[in-house]
Amino acid sequence: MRLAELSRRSGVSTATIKYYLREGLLRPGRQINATTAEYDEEHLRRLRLVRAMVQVGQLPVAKVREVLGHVDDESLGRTIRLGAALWALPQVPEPDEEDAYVQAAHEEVAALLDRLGWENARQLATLSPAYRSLVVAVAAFRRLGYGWGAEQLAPYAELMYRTAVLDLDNMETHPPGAERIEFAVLGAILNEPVLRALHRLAQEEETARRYGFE
Amino acid sequence: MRLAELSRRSGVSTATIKYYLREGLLRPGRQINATTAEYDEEHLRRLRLVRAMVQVGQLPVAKVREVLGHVDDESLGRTIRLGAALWALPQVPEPDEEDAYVQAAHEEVAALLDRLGWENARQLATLSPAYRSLVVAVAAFRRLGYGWGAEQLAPYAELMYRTAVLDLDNMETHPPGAERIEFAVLGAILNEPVLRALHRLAQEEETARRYGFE
DNA sequence: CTCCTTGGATAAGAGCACTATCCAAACACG
DNA sequence: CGTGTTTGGATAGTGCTCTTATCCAAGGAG
Repeated sequence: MRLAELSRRSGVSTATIKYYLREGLLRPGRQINATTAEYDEEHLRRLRLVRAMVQVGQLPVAKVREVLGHVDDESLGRTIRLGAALWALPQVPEPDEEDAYVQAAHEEVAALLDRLGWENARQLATLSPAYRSLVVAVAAFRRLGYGWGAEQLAPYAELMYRTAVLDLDNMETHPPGAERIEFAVLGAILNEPVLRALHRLAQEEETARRYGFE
Repeated sequence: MRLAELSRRSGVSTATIKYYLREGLLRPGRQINATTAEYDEEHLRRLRLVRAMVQVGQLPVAKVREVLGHVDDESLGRTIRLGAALWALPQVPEPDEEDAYVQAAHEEVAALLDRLGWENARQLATLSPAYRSLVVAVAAFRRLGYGWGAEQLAPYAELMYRTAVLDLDNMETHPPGAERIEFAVLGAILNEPVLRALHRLAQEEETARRYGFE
C-alpha cells in the first residue's frame, strides 16, 4: 500500500503521516524506487496506535516517540520495557523540594504507602514519577488549605489498587509475546481516559441520585 | 499587598500575573492611584487556585476562565453551577458519528449503563461530555482490534462509582456555602491527577508483586 | 532631586501539532 | 509515445497557547 492508501484507511492526512515519519513515530516504508514507498498492515496498525495515543491519550508527539522506543527496544526484558514505557508518560512538573507544602505532602504520601503496605511502591518512591505526581497534587491541595491526608487518600488508594489488579488480570488474558507489551502500554495509556470518563459519569449519576436534576 | 508581593508569596512571576489579569482569571486589584494597585488574601487564594488548575490539573487557561466563570455565577443554583463547571472541562475531540467503530462503541456504552442501572447517566447520555469521551476511548480500542465490551468495563465502572461516592461524601463534610462549590470544582479537577497517580502507583506495586523487579 | 519600583500596554518568543508549497521522478492512459 | 497526474521527500509556514520582555509615564523612598 502506498502513502495515499495508508492515509485513506487510517483517516490521517498524508501531510500528517509524513510528519510522523519525520518524527520517527512510523518506520519508513519499503522503498520501491526513488519516488515510491510501500507500506504494510503493520504500518497501518502502528499509525492507529499513534493516533490513539495522541488523540485519546493526549500524549505529546515527543512522548509517543519515547514510549514506542521503549516498547521496541528488544534489548530489554519485558517487565523493564513496560516499566520504562510507563515511566516515560508525561507527568506534572518537578516539585520544588524546598517548599514546605511539598515536604508535608511527601510525609503524607509516605505515611499512606506504609499504611497500605505497598512495600514495593515505597521502595520505588524516590524514582517513580507517579510518586512525584502524587506529591505535587497533594501539595497543591494543601496550599489551598484543604488537608488531604493519608486518611482521606487511603480509601481512594484501595480502589485504585483494585483497578490495577483488574488491569493486570486483563493483560494476562492476552498470550505472552511481543504484542503483549504493546497491549499493556496501550492499556495503560488508553485506560486512563476510560477511567476518567467513567469517573465523571459516575459522579454525574451519583450527584443526580443525591440531589436530583433540579 | 502589591503585585510584587503577590508574586513572591505565590511563586508566580509578575509577568504571568499580569497575563492572568489580562485574561480575566484574576480580578483587578483595588486601584490606589495611577501606578499602584492593592491585592488581598483573596487574590492570593484565587491565584493559587488558578495555578493548581493550570499546572496540576493541566487545564488550558481559557478553560480555567470558563470554569471560574461558572463557579462565580451567582445567578445559578448550586448543583447547576457545579455541573456547568464540570462540563466545561476539556474533553476528547468530537467523535465522528459516521464511523462504524464509534457506533459500535455507542451501543457498548449504552449496554453498560443499562447493566449498571445508571438511569440518570443514561438520560444525560446525549448531553454529557463524559459519555462522549467514553465512547471515543472505547472506539479507539476497538479500532486497534481489542474488544472492550460492557463486560470488561463493568467492574471498572463499579470501582469508579465507589470513587464518586467517596468524592461526594468528602464534599459533604464541607459546610454548604459559596466555597463549597469551589471545593467541589477543585476536587473534581485536582482529584483526577491524584487518582491517576494512585492508579499508576498501584500498577507498579501490583506488577512488582506479581513479577518482581527485573 | 534622583533613582528605583509600580502597573499597564504592546510586542516578542518558544513550543507544539500540523499543513501547504515545491520539486523532480515515475506511472497511467489515450 | 507524450502528457498530465500522482508519488514521496524537503522545507517553510500556520495557528494556537502560555509565558516573557520591553517601554513607558507616574509614584514613592532616601
